[in-house]
Amino acid sequence: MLNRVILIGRLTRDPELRYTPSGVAVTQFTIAVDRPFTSQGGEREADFIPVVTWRQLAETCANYLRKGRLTAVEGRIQVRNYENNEGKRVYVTEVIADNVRFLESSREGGSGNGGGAPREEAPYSGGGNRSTGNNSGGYSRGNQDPFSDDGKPIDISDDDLPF
Amino acid sequence: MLNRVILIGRLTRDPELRYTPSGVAVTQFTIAVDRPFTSQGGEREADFIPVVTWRQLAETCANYLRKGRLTAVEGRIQVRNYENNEGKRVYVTEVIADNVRFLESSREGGSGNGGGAPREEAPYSGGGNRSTGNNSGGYSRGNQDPFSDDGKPIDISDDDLPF
Amino acid sequence: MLNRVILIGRLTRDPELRYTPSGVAVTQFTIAVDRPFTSQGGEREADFIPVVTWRQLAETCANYLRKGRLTAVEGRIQVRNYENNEGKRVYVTEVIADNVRFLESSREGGSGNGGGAPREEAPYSGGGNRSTGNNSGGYSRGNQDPFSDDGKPIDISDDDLPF
Amino acid sequence: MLNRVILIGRLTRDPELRYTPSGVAVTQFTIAVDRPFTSQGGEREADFIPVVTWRQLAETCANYLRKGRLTAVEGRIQVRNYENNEGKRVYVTEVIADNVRFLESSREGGSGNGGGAPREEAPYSGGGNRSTGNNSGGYSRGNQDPFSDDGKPIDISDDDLPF
DNA sequence: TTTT
DNA sequence: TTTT
Repeated sequence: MLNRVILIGRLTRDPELRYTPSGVAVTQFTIAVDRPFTSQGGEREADFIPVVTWRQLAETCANYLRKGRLTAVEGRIQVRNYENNEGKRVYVTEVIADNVRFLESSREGGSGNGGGAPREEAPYSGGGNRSTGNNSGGYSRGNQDPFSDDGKPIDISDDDLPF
Repeated sequence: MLNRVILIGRLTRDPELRYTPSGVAVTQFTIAVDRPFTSQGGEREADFIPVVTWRQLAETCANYLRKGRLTAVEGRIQVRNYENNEGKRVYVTEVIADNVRFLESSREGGSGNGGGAPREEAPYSGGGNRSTGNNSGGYSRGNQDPFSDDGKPIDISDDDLPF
Repeated sequence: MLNRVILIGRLTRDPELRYTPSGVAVTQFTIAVDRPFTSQGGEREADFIPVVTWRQLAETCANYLRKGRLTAVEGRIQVRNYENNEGKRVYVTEVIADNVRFLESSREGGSGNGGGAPREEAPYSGGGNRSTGNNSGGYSRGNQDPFSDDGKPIDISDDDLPF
Repeated sequence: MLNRVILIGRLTRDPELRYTPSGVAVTQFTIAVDRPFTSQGGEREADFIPVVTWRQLAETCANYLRKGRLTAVEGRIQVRNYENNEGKRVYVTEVIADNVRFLESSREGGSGNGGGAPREEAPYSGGGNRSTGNNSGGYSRGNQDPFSDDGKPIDISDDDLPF
């Protein structure tokens, strides 16, 4: 009935821009948010939270965000689930963002990632997302996960868009 | 660096109260939060979001919350991970709540679950949590999951407490 | 750069619906939000926070909200200022809401205000708003306050709309 | 019943640290938060939102925040009121912060305010707050306003502390 | 495994 | 001017 999340943290990698078959942009990235306390061993800990953006916001994020950049994200928690190739139901929790603020310009900060001007075309960043196995699924219930296991966009229609 | 979540929804079941070996109370429940739009098929959808509370708040939740009750939850997103018994890393996302508001008193609303006065002793609710297999783990990195696979509290020290 | 507010409380009066000259609906109400602690004298205290909604949401609020109803409000803080008739600058802080949830249906709760079905036409609720003096102003800087001192809508154009 | 605010913006001045008679630290500053749209004239607009912090957080803010610094603030809206010297009731809305994040270190950004290392002793910054007249009041109802009209801390007890 |  |  009400579902609001606000996060401030740093990108763990460059964002990944894809397109649905009908041409809608969708970008995924993970932000590391430091916890407000240290573990019993005295180490700083962080939560690594997956974020998804759609449409215009997806393209802006792909153009301006880079690994290590401090970023504010506003959105809602979404929990989707799919059956994996072993017939087991897998739950995936993501933040569907509707507002992203770039708290560091390309000039400053960051994690030594050269960086500089925004890239005009977000190049394909290759495989390596969190899921495993050769299945895909994940959309049996109208949810949004643009990422198949081989790193190619999977089949989603515009009707899957969250707003 | 900043991690804030606010949810309003309904409990999908009665909450489960457990205690850590050192006697700290911890309560888990899931709230169903209706999405602000319907799916392409016109059906209402919801996200089912797991919530964890600790200490005094855990006991208050166990005493006053019941299945179906409208509830506001404030907290932070926590992502923990553990290796399951097949050697695969499993990610679990929960909201660690520090503020819970009961938006329906025991008198009104609810889902016809008898209910009424708060129970004085939260009875043990037994098995059936989300994890599978006979392992346990989940705490290799100082994270908080009080629930083992056989429904018994697992070994956590007070140092695991989030605040 | 980011400005987000979430409140849960009760209406102190029925909401007031007005229209701008160009016909845009705008509704104002105040919600009382209990503080999480008591004063030194042991009394419960509350903050009384003015809320403004626009367009479709304004009409829905006017139709379904009533004095005493428990309500969740999501929006942003807006601070506008104007020069009053004594030449003094007055600051007004309001929450401009973009999401309002009715946590009590007309059936239950409420403050014994008869109530029941939503009114089809929100009747004119007359004077008595917060400002004083016979001036009006308040819009010298493109801000939104639809309420003049004599209880009549003042001159705002569609361009004043916040979204 | 629930009252949560999250803001990201820049300080309009250096923060002002004061102490209550019993020695509790309290710091006030204003942050400018750009609106998500431009006015009809195409100008960027901002809301100027007063923030109050207490105790340890007050001292940290006084030591590390400076004019122009990008800052995240988490807290609750508080509306207090007092009778001014003309016998008129004045309403003051502030954000009582319980979490402040410094999004720019002393090295980078800022508004050319020399700056650098945190000051060890927050010097008295003198008069010039928003209130006017020679009265004071403002605390008849157990509210927290550490600022009297002549810029000196006024009489508040520890009991006025919000948490 | 899901709530109204 | 304030709600339960």
